Amino acid sequence: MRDPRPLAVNRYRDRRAGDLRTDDVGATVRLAGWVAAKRDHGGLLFVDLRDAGGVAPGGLVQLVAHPDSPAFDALGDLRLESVVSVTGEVVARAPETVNPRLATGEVEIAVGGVEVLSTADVLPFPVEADREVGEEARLRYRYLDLRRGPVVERLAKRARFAQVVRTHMASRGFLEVQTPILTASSPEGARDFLVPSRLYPGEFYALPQAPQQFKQLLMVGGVERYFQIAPCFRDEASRADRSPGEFYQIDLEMAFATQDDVFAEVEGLMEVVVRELSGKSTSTPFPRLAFADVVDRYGTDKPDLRFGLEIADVTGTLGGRTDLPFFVEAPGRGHVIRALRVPGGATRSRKWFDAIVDAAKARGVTVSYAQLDSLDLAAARGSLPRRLTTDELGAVTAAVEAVAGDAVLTAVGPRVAASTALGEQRSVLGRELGLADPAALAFAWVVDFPMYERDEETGGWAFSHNPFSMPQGGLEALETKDPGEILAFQYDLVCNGLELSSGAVRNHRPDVMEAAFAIAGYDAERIRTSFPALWNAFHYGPPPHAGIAPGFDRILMLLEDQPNIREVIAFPLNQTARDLLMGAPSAVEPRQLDELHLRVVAPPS
RNA sequence: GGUCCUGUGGAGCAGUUGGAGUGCUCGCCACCCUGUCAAGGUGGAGGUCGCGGGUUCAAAUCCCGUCAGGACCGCCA
Repeated sequence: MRDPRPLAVNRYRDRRAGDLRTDDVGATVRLAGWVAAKRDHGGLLFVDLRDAGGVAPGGLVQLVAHPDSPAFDALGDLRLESVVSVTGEVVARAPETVNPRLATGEVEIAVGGVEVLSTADVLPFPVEADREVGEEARLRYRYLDLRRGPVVERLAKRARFAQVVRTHMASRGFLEVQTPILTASSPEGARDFLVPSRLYPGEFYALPQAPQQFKQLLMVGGVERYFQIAPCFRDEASRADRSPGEFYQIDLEMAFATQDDVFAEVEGLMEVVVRELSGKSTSTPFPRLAFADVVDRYGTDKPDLRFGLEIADVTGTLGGRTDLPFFVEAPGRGHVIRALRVPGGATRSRKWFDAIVDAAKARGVTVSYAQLDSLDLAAARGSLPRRLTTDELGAVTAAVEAVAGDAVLTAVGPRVAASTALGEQRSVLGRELGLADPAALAFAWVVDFPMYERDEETGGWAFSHNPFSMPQGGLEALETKDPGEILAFQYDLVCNGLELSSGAVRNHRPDVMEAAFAIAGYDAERIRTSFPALWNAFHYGPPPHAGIAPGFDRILMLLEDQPNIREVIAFPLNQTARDLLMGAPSAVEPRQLDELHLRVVAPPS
């Protein structure tokens, strides 16, 4: 397959290295590229020439130089990754010297002339795709890492992804709007990146954490369907699936839309994306799971649904039925008893179970375990058989469908904590035992998030997620229900244990907003000063609207099976938010600080 | 803010119970080599075992601190 991209024919080259085939034999060609490998036989020199088509496999051609060629010494003296332009004749290789692993393997270039365009120092690491290199070196020399190929292939996928999104969203009538990068700081949510104003001493712009308010203002403005592959900036700590600093979301918002309308749009988009960009499969509609159920059954709000191994509730089975106060009192204290099967767990070590017990204890959950070497429950080992009768142990093993050779974990504690303790083990077991089908994409909607949760510090009610979400039941629910019972029209899209997206039906009514914020301890004046644009706009006929913002980088990570988000970003910051390549962040000239009316106060050492 | 893992010539690693800077693959330099394709052969250079302190007759190895990289908790409305 020849490279379809246009090629500028000029003094550097008239063909691409990877395009040459047997029907080019006899042609005189000029090629330009990097010295990817050199094999010097003394009386014969081979050079693999790689050009920009060569970051994808097959973009190499072998040059051969004989001692009588003026190129022999010039090429022989070059270090790997130097850049040359060569002229030569395309010649057919003898049958026994054909290289079937190379697309150009049936030909080679008998080099006549060479022009050295630039030279390379000794490389900090080998520029070869399948050689292990530490990530720190890769990021510090990202340009060399790019030459190795795989990252550029992922960037190509990223570009196609963006194109598929734009084409699809446009076809669905969404208007792509670019919202400001320099905007106002917002007191809620993540930490802002601030940009000092030179013209207004002491005042700051902020980089947007998301275009949340702008897209809602677009709805008020009559743009009924908006989308944008939007840069978002948050000054928060990173994770493997979360870039520090900046990332992109496929931000979208729809007027006169319900939760179901948003789901249908996103399912349609994801279907196209999966079909166009991955060899994986998925089916729509995605299952919808209530937040409370998901936490109970999987011990997390972003479950990997590619495998079962659900957490069972045995509160009714054990609570009050044994002599041990530990289990008797659990339901009375509002605690639950959960159980998880550990496939093959009979052979795990005491140490393995102890680590789980200790970790759970730290969050106020008591974990016990039973190892079932056989079907004889009386012979089961561990802390659980000591606390239960054989019948009770049988009820627990039946609830999780454990078989001989398995182990069972139970967790006693507050509802979310007990489930989470087992949910972490469920994830670990899924990974360790390879329970998840690597070719599957198990999308699901998690719905019915609680609107409020207790603030651990103040003891008051706080928004558990997005304060702009519409509470289910509207004003009446806010006025009559216990805040802890109120659900929001708030939803997450999850897939294979990753949270891909968060969205909501927005609260577009000032009266409902006022009531919703009042529960969290904010008065109308506070809303007006914190979100003046939205508050004002909502007094001039806002349409009901709903939206969502799937994470662009994170979806790409999923499609590309990458364990780390930096692998799908051209120039990522590292875990500690440093740019090892550019050296950012960095100190600036005193003159710049003066202009910005800033003075740096050194932190206490 | 916290927990854990890692740090050994340029790259990737190994280094046992504390016993000489020991080893492997690649790269680098020199030489040999006319059919290799991660060429091969011979020889050579290259190290403050991240850094500082401690324990010990003796530390890459054990302890404390610190720096750097990574995973996680908190955090991310």
